[in-house]
Order: sequence, then C-alpha cells, then structure tokens
Amino acid sequence: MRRDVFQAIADPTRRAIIHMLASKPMNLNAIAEQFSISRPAISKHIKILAECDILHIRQQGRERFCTSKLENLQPVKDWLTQYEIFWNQKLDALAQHLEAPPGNDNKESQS
Amino acid sequence: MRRDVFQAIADPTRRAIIHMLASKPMNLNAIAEQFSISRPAISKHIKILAECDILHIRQQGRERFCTSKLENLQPVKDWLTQYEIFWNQKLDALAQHLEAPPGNDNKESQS
DNA sequence: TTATTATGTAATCGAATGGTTACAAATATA
DNA sequence: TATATTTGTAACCATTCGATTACATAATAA
Repeated sequence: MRRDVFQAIADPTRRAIIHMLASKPMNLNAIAEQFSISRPAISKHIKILAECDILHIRQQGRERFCTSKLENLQPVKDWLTQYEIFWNQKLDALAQHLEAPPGNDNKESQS
Repeated sequence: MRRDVFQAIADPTRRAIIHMLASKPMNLNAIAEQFSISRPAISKHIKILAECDILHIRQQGRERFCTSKLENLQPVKDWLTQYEIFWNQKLDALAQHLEAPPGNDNKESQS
C-alpha cells in the first residue's frame, strides 16, 4: 500500500482535518463532530495522516489528542520549489538541472 | 469523478511525467518510452494531467506534443503557504486566521 | 494505394479507497 | 460496581484507480 505525503493530502477530508489541527490540537471525537461522515471513517483518515507523520497523537487517558506536524509537509514544498522557477519564466537557467534521468524526482517506483 | 491538482500529483508516475515535461515538450510516445508501463496507461495519465490543466497538448499532425503548465500547480503552493508560517514556529500570529470554519480551505465538499 | 506510425478508447481486471455498521476494550464517572 | 465515554478494529460494500489487451482511427511514408 502506497503511503506518502502526496497521497495523504490528496483527499479533501484529510486536508480539512489538517486545517482544523493547524490552529489547535483536538481529540478524535471533536474532529469527527465537525464532519458528516462517521467517526470510524475519521479514525481511518487520522491513522493515515499519522502514518505519514503529518500529525502526532498523544494519548491522554481514554482520549487521543492530535497535533499537526505541518513541517512534514516539507516534501511537497520541496517538490514544488524545484519547479517554481519555471512558472516564473526563468526557464533556461535551470533547464539542465532537470536534464537528469526522468522519474528520479522521488524515491518511489514508477508503478 | 473528483479531479483536482492534489489528486493529480498524488500518483508517482504522474509526478514523473510532470518532471519530464518540465524541461522540454514531448509527444506521447516519447513519454511512454521512458516508462515500463503500457502506452495506454500513460495516455490516461496524460489525460488526467491535461484535465487539471497541468499540461497543454498541442496537436501537430498525428502527434500530440505535451507541454507542462507548471504555474497551475499554484493551488498546491497556496495551500502549503498558508501553513508555512506554522512550521517556522510563528504560531500565534496567524492562529486566528485559521479560526475560520473548518473545511473551508478548498472549494471541494468534504466527502 | 498500402503500409507504418501515433494515438484514442472500449472492455476488463485486481487492488486500493472511502465509507458503513457492529462490536470490543479501556478509561472515567455516578 | 455499573454505566457512560472515547476510541480501535473487523467485516463488509460500492466505487475508483491503475493497469492490461485488443481494436479503431487519423496522418504520414513508401
């Protein structure tokens, strides 16, 4: 099962969860209340985000407080940054930097 | 069918295609040759990227030349930017900016 | 005209995704 | 202790995803 930050943020519900946790930690039920889908569904999304280390879970009694670790969105930022210069029209300067063998922009396989 | 930039870049093959096209336009067969998967599979990926306007297809005779439109990765950059301040430790200044109703960080529905 | 080339698309398939309900377990409260 | 609360997880389901093979079509080349 592929599990990476790009896949994690692909789902709009997960992005909404990230958004909620950006400002304050919340426990799972508090998060789930904000959505129309079921608590187990939210639980799964939380699990995926935790596996990608985008959020941290602190167990406190029977509650689990989720805190976002937004700095782990860095791979996405890095990925974008390498192309940013292109959409700023400065095409030629970095062209040879991207002449590297294709498919090497990440560590995953191609299929 | 959900079709947005976040979903488009979630697939590693599509990211590799984006990478290849960043430096130079290529036609579909030339792209497909760089991968071990079949041409129709690449064709579908290209279609998805085109639907998200991440690449532009120029028909020239029987060939279709693909050019990346990296500037349309902007929604991802924007999404990241709103959180960037958080992973730079400046948490409180922007906290109230994110007190907006959750799930409003994008135009998609939550399920 | 007859290949050959470049590409799209339909049909199909297995696996992954995103959701559900039902239940179990651990902690807190009455 | 009995009950309520918070959560995880198993079983299941429909849909989507990413891939395949087979075929069709349009443009170029021989």
